[in-house]
Amino acid sequence: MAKPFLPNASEVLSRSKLPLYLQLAAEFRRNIAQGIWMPDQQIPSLEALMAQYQVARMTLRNAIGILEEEGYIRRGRGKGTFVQRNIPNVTELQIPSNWEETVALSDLLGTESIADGEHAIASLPDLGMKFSGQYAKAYRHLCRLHVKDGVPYCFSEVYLAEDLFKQHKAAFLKAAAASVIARIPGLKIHEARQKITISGAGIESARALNLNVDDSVAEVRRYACDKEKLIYYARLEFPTKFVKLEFDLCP
Amino acid sequence: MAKPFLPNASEVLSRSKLPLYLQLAAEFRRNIAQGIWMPDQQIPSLEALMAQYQVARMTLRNAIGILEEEGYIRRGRGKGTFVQRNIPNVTELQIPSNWEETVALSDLLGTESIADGEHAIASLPDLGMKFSGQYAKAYRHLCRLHVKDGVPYCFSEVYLAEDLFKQHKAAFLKAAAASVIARIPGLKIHEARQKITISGAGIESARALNLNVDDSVAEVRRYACDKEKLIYYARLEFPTKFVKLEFDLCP
DNA sequence: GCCCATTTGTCCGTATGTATG
DNA sequence: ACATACATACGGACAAATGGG
Repeated sequence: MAKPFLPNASEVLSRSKLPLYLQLAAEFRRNIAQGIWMPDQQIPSLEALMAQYQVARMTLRNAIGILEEEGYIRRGRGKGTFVQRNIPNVTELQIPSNWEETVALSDLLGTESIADGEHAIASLPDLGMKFSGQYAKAYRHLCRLHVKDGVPYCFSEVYLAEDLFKQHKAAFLKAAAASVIARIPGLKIHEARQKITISGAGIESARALNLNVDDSVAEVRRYACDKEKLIYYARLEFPTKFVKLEFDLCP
Repeated sequence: MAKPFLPNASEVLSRSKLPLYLQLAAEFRRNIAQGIWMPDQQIPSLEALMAQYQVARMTLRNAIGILEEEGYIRRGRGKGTFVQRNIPNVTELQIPSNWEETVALSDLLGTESIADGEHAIASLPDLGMKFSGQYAKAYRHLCRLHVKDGVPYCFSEVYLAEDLFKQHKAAFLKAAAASVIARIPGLKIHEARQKITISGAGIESARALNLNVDDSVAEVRRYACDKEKLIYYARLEFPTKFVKLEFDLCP
C-alpha cells in the first residue's frame, strides 16, 4: 500500500486541451450524476468555487451556463444556483452478450442504408479476434444506421457471405442482418464471438450518430459462422452515452 | 431503408468545441488503426488533405505533428509522410464477467491507497442496479488505485461490511478487496452483479489514472453478498483505452 | 549536373475564442 | 465591462529537400 504521487487539481485541469470551462462543466455534471450535488440543493457560490478550483469568475460562469442550458441547474439573481429536481436522463441500451440477445436487439432497431456495396469483395478487414475457421469466397459490404424512435443508436458496417446475401437480398437491405439470419430456415449458427472496445467516433460515424468527432463510442466487432464458413462479420459503433452492460457474476 | 439526412464533414468538424487539429489527429489515428492508411504507405499530401477536409494547411500540420510525436508516422521534406511500421499498441485488460475472473484480476493488480475512511458509515451510495436483499449495518469506505507494471489501470471506491473489514483489516488495506474476500475461509458468495457504463473522468479520477478530465472511463459498479447480507460494493473506473470485453456469443 | 514538379517546413498578418485579473 | 495574453485557425508567400527526366 504505497502512497502514489498525484498531481494537484490545477495541473490536471490545465494539461488538457479541452477548454477549461468545458472541463469544469463535465466535473459539475458528474457531481450531479453521482449525487454529490443533490436535487433542490444549492451549489457552492462562485467565490467558493473560485477558491476550490483556482479559476477565474468568468470561467466558472461559462461552465455553469452550460449546465443551465442543459437543464441541470437553475440560477436566480441574488438567490444562488440550485440543482434541478428532474434531471434529463437517457435510455440505456443493453449490449447483447449472446446470440439470442443479438437477434432481439436487431429486431428492435430500424435500419437505414448509408452506403451499400454494389459488388462482392474478396476479403474481410481484420477481425481483431481469434478465428481459425474458414472464410467464404466473397462478401458483400453494407453500411447502415440503426434507429429507435428517430434517435440513431448504432452505426454499422456489415459483411455478409455473398451467396447468402444474394439469396435473401431484399430482406438484408430492409432489416438488421442478425434479424434476417435468425429467420433463414435451416441455417444454424455454430460459432459466434464478439469483442467490445471503446474508441473515438470518426467523421463518418460522428455524422451518422449525431456525435462530435472523437466522442467516445463502444466499438463492437462480431462474427458468426454456420456449419462451414464465416457468414457474418460486423463492426458496430454505439454512442457510449446509451451503452450499458449488466450481468450476473454468479451464473 | 430510408435515406437519412446527414450533415457534411465540415459541419461535423466545426460543431465540436475540441480544437480542429485535435479532431483531425483523432481521425488520422483512426485511419491508421483501421488499416485505411497502411504501414509504410504514403498518406495523402497536405494539398490533398486540405481539399478533402477544407481546412488550412497549418491546421493539418498541427494535426499530423501530433501523430508524429506519438510515433504513428514519419515526415520527410520533399518526400512525403509515411505510416510507421511498428505502431505502438496498448495492453488491453479484459473486464471480468464472472466472480472468478474478478478475483483473478484483483490478484493481478497492485493496490495503492488514496484515501481510506477512518470510520464506519451507515449507508451506501445508489447501487445503480436492482437489489432487493439485506444491507449490513455499517460499511467502511476505501479509495484506491490499482497498478500493473507501474501503470495505473483502475481507480476504485470500495465499501466493505464493517464487521468483515475489522476482522481482516490488514489484508484489506494491502490488497484488492475481491482477492481478500476470496481467501476468507468459510465465506461464500451467493449473489453478485455488475453493471458497466461509460462516462467521463472527474478531476479526482483523472489525477489518479493520469488522464485528462472528461477522458472516457469504463465505470463498473459491482456488489457481492454472502448468505445474508451485501458485504461488498465497489465503483471502479478503468481508462477505456485499456478496456476490452470479449466473449463467446454461443455458450 | 540541371531543371522541374512535388512535398514538407517556416514565417507573417489577421481574426476569433478562451482565460485571467 | 475592460484590458491583456495566449492558443487556435485562416490564407498566403517563400524556402528547402527529394526524386524523375
